[in-house]
Amino acid sequence: MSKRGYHHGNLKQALVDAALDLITEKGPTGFTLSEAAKRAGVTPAAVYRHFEGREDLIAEAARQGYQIFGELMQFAYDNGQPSALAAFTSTGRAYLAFAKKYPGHYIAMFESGISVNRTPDLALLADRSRAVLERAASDLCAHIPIERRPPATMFSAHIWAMSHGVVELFARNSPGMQSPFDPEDLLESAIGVYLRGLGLIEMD
Amino acid sequence: MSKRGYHHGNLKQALVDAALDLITEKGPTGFTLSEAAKRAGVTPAAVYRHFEGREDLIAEAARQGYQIFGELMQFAYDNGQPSALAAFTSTGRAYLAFAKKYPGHYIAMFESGISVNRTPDLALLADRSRAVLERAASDLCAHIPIERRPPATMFSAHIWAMSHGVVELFARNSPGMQSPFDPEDLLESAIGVYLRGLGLIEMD
DNA sequence: TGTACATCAGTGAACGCGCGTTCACTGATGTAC
DNA sequence: TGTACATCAGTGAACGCGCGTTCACTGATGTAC
Repeated sequence: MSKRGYHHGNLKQALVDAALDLITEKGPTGFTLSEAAKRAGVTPAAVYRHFEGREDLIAEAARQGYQIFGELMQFAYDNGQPSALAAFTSTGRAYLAFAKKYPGHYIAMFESGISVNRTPDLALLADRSRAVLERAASDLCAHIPIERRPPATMFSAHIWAMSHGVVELFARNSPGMQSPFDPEDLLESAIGVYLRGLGLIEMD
Repeated sequence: MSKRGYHHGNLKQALVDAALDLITEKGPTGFTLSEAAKRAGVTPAAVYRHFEGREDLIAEAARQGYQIFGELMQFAYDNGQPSALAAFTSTGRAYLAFAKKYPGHYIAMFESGISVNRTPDLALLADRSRAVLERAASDLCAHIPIERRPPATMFSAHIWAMSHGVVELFARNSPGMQSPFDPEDLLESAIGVYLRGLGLIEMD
């Protein structure tokens, strides 16, 4: 695959990977174009053959993140079908799993400050992944008597906020904020309580 | 108060305020010691009369944030007493209110990457504010039959995560992630559902 | 198969910039007598 | 009240650094004939 001569062979992806590693290690602040180039074994100037600049490189990392994220969410959703409940909880777990397995992507997506509307491509992918969770929420809503059924988008926003909060506060080694619970349990139990509150699972 | 001569009079606080403004405007990344000094009308070198350096200045901003935060939370808690439920929901609202009213402090506290264990002073204040929420949760727990009562720390962690998630995703003008709901409603309704799930308020 | 040439994907030197930090300094303030 | 002196809180020049970006270049690759 890698020719390893004067021509790199796959520099573009190598740069994205280096960027992801750097972001994972040092946060979005710590990432510099120059160091990403160095890690890929290349001069900083070479980056400009593949990206417009620093921002563009981060945006590509985020794009790939949304791609993977969307696929994982979709897979989890499909996997829980035909049970609306199983599909939903599976999707919730996928959220956390993604954040843990792809921290660089996660940070590029949610903490780097790049806007999801930077390119239509990015916006589309972001929307697609959000749609999966919304779909799962919507399916579940159908099981709630219509007179006290919440809007699916609100339901979905609640879960997204919950998941994001758990990731930020407890899944990353946040500034001294670790709790005695592990993130999976925390999210699982929170969602459990929430679903009970909607009358979607039994009060035991 | 401000003498406005060669001697500033209240430079230390002026620097903190400038830092907070900068952080609010440009995020923790955008903050530079030099620009904070400039805004305070002073040479960068003057900063070193009052702080050990850049990090130390951010830490002081965070410290003041935790101070205010703790007081607001405590006030909200007291205000809801003697009803455990009122105290709790009041505390939850105070969280969001703080994030909106003091965005610079909030960012310095939770997004700047400075550790809460940087100084004992900071750790104490952070712990104190966390204790308020935990106390509110604990009070409420007492109303739950013991056999299905969750640990108060977990309960509290759920609410903290929820609140933080709402702030990060929907209260700040996050990268294109705005929802059709406003943050207050979102948090209020989420907590409502959650409390129903715990059997703390009636299923209507 | 061999040669000429176009295109591609890198190099390396240079740039201007703002950063955090240091240093010797000096003007302003407070205090002792 | 006035003077001498210590201390405090700033200045301004300088530093070394790494950054993002540009540019003319060149080595490697692909293609036409």
